[in-house]
Amino acid sequence: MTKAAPVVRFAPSPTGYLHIGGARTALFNWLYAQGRGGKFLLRIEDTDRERNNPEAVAAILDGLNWLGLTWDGDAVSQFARADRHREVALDLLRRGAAYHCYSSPDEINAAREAAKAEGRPQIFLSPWRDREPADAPKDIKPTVRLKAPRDGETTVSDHVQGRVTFPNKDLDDLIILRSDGNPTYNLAVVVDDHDMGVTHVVRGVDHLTNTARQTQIYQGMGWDVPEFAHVPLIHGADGAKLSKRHGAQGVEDYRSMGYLPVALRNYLVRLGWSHGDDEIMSTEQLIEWFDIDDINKSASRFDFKKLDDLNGHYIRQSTDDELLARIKDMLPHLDFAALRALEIDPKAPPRSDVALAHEIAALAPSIANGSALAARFETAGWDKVRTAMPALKERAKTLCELLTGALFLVADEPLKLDDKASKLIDADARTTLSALAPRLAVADVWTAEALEAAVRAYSEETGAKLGKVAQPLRAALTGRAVSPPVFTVLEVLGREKSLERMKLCAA
RNA sequence: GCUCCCUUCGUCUAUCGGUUAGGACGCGAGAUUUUCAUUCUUGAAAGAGGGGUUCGAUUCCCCUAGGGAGCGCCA
Repeated sequence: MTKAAPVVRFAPSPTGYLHIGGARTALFNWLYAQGRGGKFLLRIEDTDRERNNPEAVAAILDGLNWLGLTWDGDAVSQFARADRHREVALDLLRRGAAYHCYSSPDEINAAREAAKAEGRPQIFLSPWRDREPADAPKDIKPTVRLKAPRDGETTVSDHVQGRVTFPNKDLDDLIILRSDGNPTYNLAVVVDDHDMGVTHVVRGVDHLTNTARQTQIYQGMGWDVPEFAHVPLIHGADGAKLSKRHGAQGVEDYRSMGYLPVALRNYLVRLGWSHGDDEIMSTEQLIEWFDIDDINKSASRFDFKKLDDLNGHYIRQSTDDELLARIKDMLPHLDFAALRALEIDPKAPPRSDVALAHEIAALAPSIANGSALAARFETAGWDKVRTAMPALKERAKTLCELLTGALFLVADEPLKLDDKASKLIDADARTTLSALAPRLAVADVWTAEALEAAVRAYSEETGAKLGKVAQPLRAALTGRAVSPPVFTVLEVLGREKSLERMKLCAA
């Protein structure tokens, strides 16, 4: 007998960006569904109307699409289903599984404060749970509370956490309908998951206690409880919960920094899950191997160095055309002035998009944003970037580093040399450049091979070490002491620009 | 404070009670090299502490310590 295909869902609230932790949760859900021929649904938890706005929702859909996590059907708006949620609340009331509560927020807060002061659990026991409806004040709009069991315990059977048991006395009667008649999150989630036919709820552990309470709603309605998998949280490098202080929180930040979706997926899936010693896994392998039963319980720290390594690997694996397409795709998202203005914690890892922005300020200050940079490359010729790509991609961890490496192609002249490059251009170097320029100028063909032969011939004739010739040349051509191989630089820069930059430095 | 969860190299992790505790990132050394990188070789690096159970515990149980999450008419 085969198990029915699972239905999972990702249910973010519209915060304005797809949180990196949420992205991993979505990835786990997606992989689980993909591996079992199931469905991956998307629901936007937008019942809080103050927070709800279309752009915030769009940002999340955008992030998921970029990561390649496609969902089945249309995204469901939780808010749009409020009538159905109210209907269930009323049903619960009729069944005697819920009751009207006339306690005011002030009363509730006071009771909580008192409990805190006395060191008791901060739960609120409504006095209206057992009172006659006839006693109800006419002038107060009540909330509807779930009549949760007071005795015994509620157990959550979880694929990650195991069996977790909560004493019912520690779970208060949660409000399912606000006094304004609107449903609350916990009710909405249960009703939606039930109505959408969700079989497996895979979400962050921060929802574990909610699950206990939600279980009571399922029980109140006589509905089947779905399977659960509460995945551990992702922390920053310092072990604290990921926050703004850590820098990048949303997946769009990772896109901006030049990470590849495939690399980010490979990195994220290894946080809390593994398959033996495997590190680099194809999407097909992940789909085949992933299982919620293999997820670990402990939280993990985000490590940019490892992400960088994976991204570098996938960049090297990518074809030159793919990388070109990725670059063109990401450029419109970059605003260099904004990146330069970004305040980043000195302890946070450096961002390659910010580094690129600063490099641009040094080499081509007239370029303001990604579109302007794209236009420059367009003028210089994307084919040149393509030609340089094999050399570029083997020394880049991110697409931004790829761009930084290609920047010499569009730098403003005269080139501003950085400190290390300046030091390379001493009197000897000037002599070398003046002597070398005419010999390159007469090269039959302007290719890396021909130019290398010419430079090697020069160094042999003069007895100068190749490095003594190549380094000043590199500095003159790129303004930097490190770059792709100089002969490649010469080739893609072209005869005219190369000779001009050599001349400017030799002078 | 109350409830629940976690704890193997710096980090991510492997280990179905018996291993020289493995891999990856990072770090160190070396080789290749026009710089940087790539690639290859190689080194250092871990079972939080204390009790049990057992012939034998990283693995099972308890306690302590440390960390995390939750405790809204937010989601």
